[in-house]
Amino acid sequence: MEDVEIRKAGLKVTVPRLKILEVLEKCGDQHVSAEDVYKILIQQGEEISLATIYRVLTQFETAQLVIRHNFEGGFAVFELNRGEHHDHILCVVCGKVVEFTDDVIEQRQLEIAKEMGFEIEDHSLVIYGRCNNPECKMGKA
Amino acid sequence: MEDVEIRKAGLKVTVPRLKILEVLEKCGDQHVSAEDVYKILIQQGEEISLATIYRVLTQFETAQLVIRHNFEGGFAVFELNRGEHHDHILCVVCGKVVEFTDDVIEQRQLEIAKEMGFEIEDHSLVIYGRCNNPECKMGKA
DNA sequence: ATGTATGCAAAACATTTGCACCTGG
DNA sequence: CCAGGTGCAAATGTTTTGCATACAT
Repeated sequence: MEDVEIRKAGLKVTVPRLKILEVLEKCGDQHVSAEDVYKILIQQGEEISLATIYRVLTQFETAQLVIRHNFEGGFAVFELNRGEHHDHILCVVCGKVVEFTDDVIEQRQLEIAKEMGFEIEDHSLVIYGRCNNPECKMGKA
Repeated sequence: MEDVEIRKAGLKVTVPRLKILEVLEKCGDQHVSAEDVYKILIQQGEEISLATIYRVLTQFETAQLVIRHNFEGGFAVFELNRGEHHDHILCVVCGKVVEFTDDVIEQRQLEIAKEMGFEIEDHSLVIYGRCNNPECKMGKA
């Protein structure tokens, strides 16, 4: 079923690519790093190299199949591109990520860009905070 | 004059720290990487090591003297913290950065966080686009 | 068959750290 | 004088790459 997505991207349908897509699908909203994908697959007994994961994720990004985020932390995380754009709010304590979109904000961004003489290509809004998990509400930074 | 800022941060006033602050001040709105600061100082004939720049920038960040951004590109950039929060709109072609704030957006973020059960600590909004420089308007991605 | 993909190991970056020496207060 | 700061070089962590082998079409 996901063979189509890969072929549409002009890539050969291979086991590593299918497995990586599977992991991303299973992870849903959760954002995973290349290392995460690697660990998950190794744990499942798959044979794959980290280099392949990086290569494939980059190809998927180019094909708009996945989105790469550079949140804080010095490493990139990926999520499946499910079509509609969304922003993120994430918990600085437990790392939980929630997606959202807001028409008011989207609209204002267009206006601001126009005022500044910019033509928007993309944007990234990340809100950092503490989620309502009791531990996170009070825990250390 | 900037001695005060450094002392307030509980740090000794040293030549490297003063020079780094100077560079950040001179750069104004422009965001610089650790490497940028290093190159600028070396070019000015200063003797300083990259390690010191990383150490000092991190200390300045802790002291809220500078702000660290993780835009796309795998490396961090820094800017002087001039007190008032602001967001960024940056040109994907020439790299120009313009700062802005928008009350409507700020307000909506608070509401969204509340809806999601989050207590906001910080947020980062970056709009990527092409600025009104003719080359950027049409140039390649 | 043949152009791509993959694995491995090495390289390339950005950033951090251990340690001996230097310096500001 | 002495805690703290700095330079250097080596270590780290993430991501990329060269090359020989393996695979999809």
